[in-house]
Amino acid sequence: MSTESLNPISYVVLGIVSLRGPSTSYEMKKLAEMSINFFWTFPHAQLYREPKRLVRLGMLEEQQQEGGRRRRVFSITDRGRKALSEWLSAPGPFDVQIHDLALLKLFFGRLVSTDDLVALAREQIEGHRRQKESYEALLERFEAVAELSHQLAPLRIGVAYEEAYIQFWEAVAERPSDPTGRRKRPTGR
Amino acid sequence: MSTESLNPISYVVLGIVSLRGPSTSYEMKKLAEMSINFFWTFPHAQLYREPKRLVRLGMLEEQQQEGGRRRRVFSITDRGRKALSEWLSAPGPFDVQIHDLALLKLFFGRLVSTDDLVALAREQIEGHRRQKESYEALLERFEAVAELSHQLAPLRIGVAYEEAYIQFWEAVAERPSDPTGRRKRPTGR
DNA sequence: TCCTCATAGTCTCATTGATACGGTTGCGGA
DNA sequence: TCCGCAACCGTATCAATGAGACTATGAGGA
Repeated sequence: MSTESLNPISYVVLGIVSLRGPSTSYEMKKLAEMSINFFWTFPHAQLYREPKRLVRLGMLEEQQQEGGRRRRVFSITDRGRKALSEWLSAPGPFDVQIHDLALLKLFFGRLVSTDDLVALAREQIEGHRRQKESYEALLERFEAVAELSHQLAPLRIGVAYEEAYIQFWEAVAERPSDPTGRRKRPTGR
Repeated sequence: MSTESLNPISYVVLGIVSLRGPSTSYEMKKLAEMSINFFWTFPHAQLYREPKRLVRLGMLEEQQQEGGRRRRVFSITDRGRKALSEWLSAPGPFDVQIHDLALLKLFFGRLVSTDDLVALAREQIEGHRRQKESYEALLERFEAVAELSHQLAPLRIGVAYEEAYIQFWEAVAERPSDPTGRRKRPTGR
């Protein structure tokens, strides 16, 4: 009756509050934008809707600040902590979902001109490069802080797959008509 | 008035019909499951809802089969072809969205036991390995077919990032308490 | 004739996505 | 002291979506 209705956003909220301590939605949002959103996207309004729900479910407590903006500060309850840690320990179904419009376009590549494909590839190279750089910047900035070790870990894989993406799109840019890339040297295992 | 209301699913449908020729929703579904869904997920019901809309918009035409199940077969119109090719050629915003619950759990790794992290990592390794193998199987099966070159391309990057993921989770499994992996030998460029 | 399995398609409803909008606060300038 | 403006911060809205249970159809076997 309590556990069943928790979804990923619930755990995002519980997790953030658990890591940071009592937090406002806006604080959660700022944290999410520079970390969680890289591998788990959602509209920021969720961080205003969900905490209210969690209060109803007894997972969070809310205190309204006295002066100023009368912000709502949420803190986690024992019940919330329990739900979070159960979820964290439970085996989840394996499922990584990706939404990449550029790959969709490439998939339909037979229907477009070579030039368009090259342009697409260049855009993607640019984008992935920027993305990679932003991950690296964050890593550099925080790698000294030992407690952040787990928070930073996703950035590592981020860098790795941005690199894979860049290589991939470079190959497409080079041989747009046969992007499957039957390369001279095999990819190698 | 016509173009504005098209969304990614619209292009999935238009693209499939354009590639395959006249198709039923079920045929689209089968194709999507073994290709498009790897990098663009959506519930299969979309492939029944969306074609109807596209008919209303004049992008598809529908013929009902005479006998048997009276399936609806959709074919693309000139207008649909035009909309599709415009979209394919237009520069899109750069945005790749990922939803990976396992990374979310890892992000909150400070809150869980080392054992749990190792278990998580092992699950992920398993899953990504299977995923990688299924991509490779498809590649092998179809790589001889030249016209499929573009359709197969996304599988290439698929294999590459599954490999990156596997390596990543292996590192986590080895040093769960410091998954940022300040390795002996740097990842190397 | 009936059963069963794979195929094929529909339905529904709470939840979400996307984003525009509305207040608040603090700061610089006059 | 007051104004105006730009960042902050939070809310509201509503069609679209997600998820998956449910229904229907047909072919082949017993």
